[in-house]
Amino acid sequence: MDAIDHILKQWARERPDLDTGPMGLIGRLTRLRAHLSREMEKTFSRFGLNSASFDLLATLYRSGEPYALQPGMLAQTMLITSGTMTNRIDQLVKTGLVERRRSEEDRRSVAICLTEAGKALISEAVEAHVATQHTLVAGLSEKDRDQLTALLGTYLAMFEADQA
Amino acid sequence: MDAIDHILKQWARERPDLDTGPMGLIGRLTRLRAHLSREMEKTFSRFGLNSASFDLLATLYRSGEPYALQPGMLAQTMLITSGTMTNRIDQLVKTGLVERRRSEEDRRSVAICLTEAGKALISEAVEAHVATQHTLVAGLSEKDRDQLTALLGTYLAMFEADQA
DNA sequence: CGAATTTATCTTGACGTCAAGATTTATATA
DNA sequence: TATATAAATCTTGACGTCAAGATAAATTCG
Repeated sequence: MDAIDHILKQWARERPDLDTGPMGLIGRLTRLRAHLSREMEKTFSRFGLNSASFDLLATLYRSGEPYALQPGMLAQTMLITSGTMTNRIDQLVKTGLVERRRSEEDRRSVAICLTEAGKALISEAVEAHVATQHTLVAGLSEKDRDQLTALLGTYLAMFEADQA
Repeated sequence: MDAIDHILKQWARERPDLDTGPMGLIGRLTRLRAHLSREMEKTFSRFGLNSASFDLLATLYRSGEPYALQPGMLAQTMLITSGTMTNRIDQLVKTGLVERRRSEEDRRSVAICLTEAGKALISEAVEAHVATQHTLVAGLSEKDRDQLTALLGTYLAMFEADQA
């Protein structure tokens, strides 16, 4: 019995005409994400980061040498606006974890690069983050975990075709 | 092939020591929620609402007569802080969709009540929202939908025991 | 009864995000 | 070549959220 069960019961009483099947799915997904995010933020804050700054550093890190990507490309893969991206970069530049390098070929363009400090920090933070994620799924059986991952993949693919 | 597949491949190349199984699950869930929320916000904005104000009005509405609950109770069920709750209420009071009624028995306490206008609006908005949710899950087979809902329920229950 | 604690709500200040638009540079078209 | 269009990034102002603390009323208990 979770909070969504309670909500669906209320709807059934007040508005029995509504088919709340989809709400059961989407509601649980939304609420689960809130719980998971809250826990993961704790790990990030141990490294002086939040999910936004962690995500940016991690994206640069996993892109491999030379650990440099453009703001526009980053914003697109992170599903955020360009203004938000500028702000995120500003914060990380202030703390010395990334730096901006203007491009020579296209002078509109900028490369965001991990500094040595940034690389060292994110390398550690990622390990802690992966450990946290392990504990967060530990309550599920391996079978449930695999099934859930597969179903979420099927669903997500409907919103994100061809992002290979 | 979704965006998470791409991310996991990068991690496998850069940090093959990390077990990213849980990341596949949590990453897809997080990203899916972002897509779903973005779509649902469109419906809310048609009624001059956002997900926050919709959620508050809907919570009052589905609680049934007399469509009145206390801020603290609302904040708890919505997983938000009391300060955020105050702000949300302020907005809805300004637009005349809810009103504050001080309690007679406990003068620290306030009841947040749907106005007639608020009830009329949320009644309509809920119908549109349910319709949107239907289209958002329409791509999944009924079997997948049921399985996914059940698995999310199992998982969510680990964070929300005994909220009947 | 009276002091300490708890409860319910609101206030403040900082922060992250977005939409819309500004700026600068590159590219396409006539 | 000149003009228009497109692309990449940044700026601005508004908004929602949170953490921490303030305020006020109720409750506990010595």
